[in-house]
Amino acid sequence: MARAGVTAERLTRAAAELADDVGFDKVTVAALARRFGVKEASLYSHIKNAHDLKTRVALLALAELADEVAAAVAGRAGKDALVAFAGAYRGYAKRHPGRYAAARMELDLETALASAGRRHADMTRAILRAYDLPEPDQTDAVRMLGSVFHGYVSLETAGAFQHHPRDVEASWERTLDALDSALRNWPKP
Amino acid sequence: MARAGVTAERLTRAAAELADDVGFDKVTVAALARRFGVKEASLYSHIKNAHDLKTRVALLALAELADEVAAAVAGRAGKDALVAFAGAYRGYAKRHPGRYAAARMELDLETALASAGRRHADMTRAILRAYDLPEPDQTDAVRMLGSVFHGYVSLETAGAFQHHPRDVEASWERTLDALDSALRNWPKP
DNA sequence: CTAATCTTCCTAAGAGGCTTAGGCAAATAC
DNA sequence: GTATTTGCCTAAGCCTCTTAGGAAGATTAG
Repeated sequence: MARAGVTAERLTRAAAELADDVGFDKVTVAALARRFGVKEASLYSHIKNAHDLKTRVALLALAELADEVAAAVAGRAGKDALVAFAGAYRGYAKRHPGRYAAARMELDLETALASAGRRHADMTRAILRAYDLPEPDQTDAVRMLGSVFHGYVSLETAGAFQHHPRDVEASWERTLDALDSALRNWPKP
Repeated sequence: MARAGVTAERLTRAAAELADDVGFDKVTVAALARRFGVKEASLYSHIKNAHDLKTRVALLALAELADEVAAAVAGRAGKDALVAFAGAYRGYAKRHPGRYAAARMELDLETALASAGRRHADMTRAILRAYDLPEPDQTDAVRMLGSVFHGYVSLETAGAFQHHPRDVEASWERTLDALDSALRNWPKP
């Protein structure tokens, strides 16, 4: 029988596209097999199981997101860097909702450590350099920024901001202004 | 055959408990039927389908969460109210991770409007009263607060803060300090 | 009280999804 | 050119969701 040229990489990329098309939760071994024109069982030569497949998509998304954010913040500092980071983050999530959902998947500790998750934290720290926060305040600020970015994007994606006419883009900009202000006036304990 | 006394309410409550026990994504018609000692098909007299069941859990969680938050902020204002709100919100999410995941489920517009989602936005607005923000800044602040609360709880639940020794509770308190500061010094456009 | 009418639960059955076992053929190694 | 590895297949089992149709308990009307 002629071979279809399936590889783990191609499966992962196709799964990522599928996720963006129809939602991460609808990424299924069966759907992927159909897309490649092979039987479901054949995929198990390349991936361990369905969870493994999803994890691969998550790692792909984390790496892509880290790349885009890194490119966006390069050569910027302070509020400039903050805005660039936030814009790249939110832009990726909007362009790739399925991949973004994958990136937010719960990874086991080992996988998470080996992933680009570390790069994300490092880049957030880099942004904070200009605000000159000592530890542990810097870590607290990293957590706060991550929370706002992820929270805003999640709520926006879930449609939580649709019930009010205020422009979502404008709220986002003002939120970044407020974050910048909070970082410049970081409270003493 | 003796009747098991299944009702939509009892199913919903049991599903909520199941969600907290084993995760919202593992709430399944089959598991619920087992818990009630009836056949799966029997549940379809009470719920429309699996999605309907999950929606009911989401609405239950939203209502419970709104109740707890309302009780916590009653009689408080300013930073006091902010801390109480945030504490109630995060406390509920930690005590009821499955219900909380349900509350974050994507609801169709109609369901969302009929749900306690509105109460949440209203209470957030109530907290902001003491900070005296004009519109549309108030809406922007509502969105920012919602993002931080949801984002922090989501990342914490997903284990994203486990890779650093800094106490998660302490970061949370400092984040609230920073939010209070951001609200008091809300930037002019 | 009885009969008609829900309502709840059942059996049966089909559609998908996930996964393993075992086999044949294509590609690669020696 | 043979031997081994790799990629894909068939077959089969398990789980979940859902619908259809039927029987027995519960409720209501007369």
